[in-house]
Amino acid sequence: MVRTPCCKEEGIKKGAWTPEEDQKLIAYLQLRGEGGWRTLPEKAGLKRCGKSCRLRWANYLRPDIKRGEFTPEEDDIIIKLHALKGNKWAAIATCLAGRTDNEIKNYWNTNLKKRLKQKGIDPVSHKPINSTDQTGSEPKKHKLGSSGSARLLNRVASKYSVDSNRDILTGIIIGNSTTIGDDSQNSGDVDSPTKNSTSALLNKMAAASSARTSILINNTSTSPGFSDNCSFSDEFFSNEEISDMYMNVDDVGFIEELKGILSCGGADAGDIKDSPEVNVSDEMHFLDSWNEEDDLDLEKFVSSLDSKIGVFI
DNA sequence: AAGGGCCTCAACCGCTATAGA
DNA sequence: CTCTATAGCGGTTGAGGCCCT
Repeated sequence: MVRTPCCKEEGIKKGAWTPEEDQKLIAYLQLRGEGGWRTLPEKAGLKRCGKSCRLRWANYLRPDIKRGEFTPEEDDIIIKLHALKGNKWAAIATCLAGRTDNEIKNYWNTNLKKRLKQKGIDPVSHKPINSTDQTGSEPKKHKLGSSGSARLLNRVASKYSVDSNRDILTGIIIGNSTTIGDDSQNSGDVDSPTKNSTSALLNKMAAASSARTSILINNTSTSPGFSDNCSFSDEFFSNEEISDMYMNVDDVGFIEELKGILSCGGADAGDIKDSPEVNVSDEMHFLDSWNEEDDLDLEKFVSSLDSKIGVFI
């Protein structure tokens, strides 16, 4: 793409802003409102490029910006959202009133990342460092208290939140509507006739994950699925959360489909805590075989999962 | 007091996405 | 449909302050 460089013109000032420049920018924006950044500097009497003006306003001068130290609650939210979304600073910032993406990014890089490392937690995967070593294998634990469907959902989510396919999953989780089957990143095999059902599964899982995000944000201090040290626990979704998901999703048809996916053998969503475990040994065997894979490849996993759709769901 | 290293964070850079002509 | 301008994003840089020797 051919672009006109925005800051290469002669006479354009760079570097730290002076109080006088700030005043000019504030005065202009209070009068005219935001927008028209390209022509703003000339109109406002500033020798800056429009982009610089926009950033100065967005990151520093905007009246709704909250300044000062981050609270422990904000720390908690950032860590949890980072675990879900990765380095999507703008997306994280939308959940923290008055904080900018730049501020959160800086705070993460200078404080939170170090703090997690000191606690022995990998700031990328949000797993204990000694569990993300060279082997890439995860400890095998089978939570007997989970329903089979919840476990399947949890383990798929857990698996793909930490490896090279993280972007695909987190992209879906944060609400991008791109489907797995449509995603051009997923090799040239998009025409596979078996892809659609798995895509539907993963998309529904992702929609459920979006519902979970709202639960997380609204209830950060007690959100299950995360341990106290802010790393992911073995399970992303508790049965209680999955029940909550049904109450957070508007589309009745979707809820019915989601129930089918999560209920593992036909248990009612409302009764999911007591749902019987059906096909659990097959499912566990299938997932364990994937846990032993060194190369975690989503495309490969999807193909395998597809063949099991009728078995597990 | 000096100066070297480290840390923080505002600002910049390069890129993609999107809207509109 | 193509091209261009603009907005927005994430990664990186560097000035200035702080701390330690």
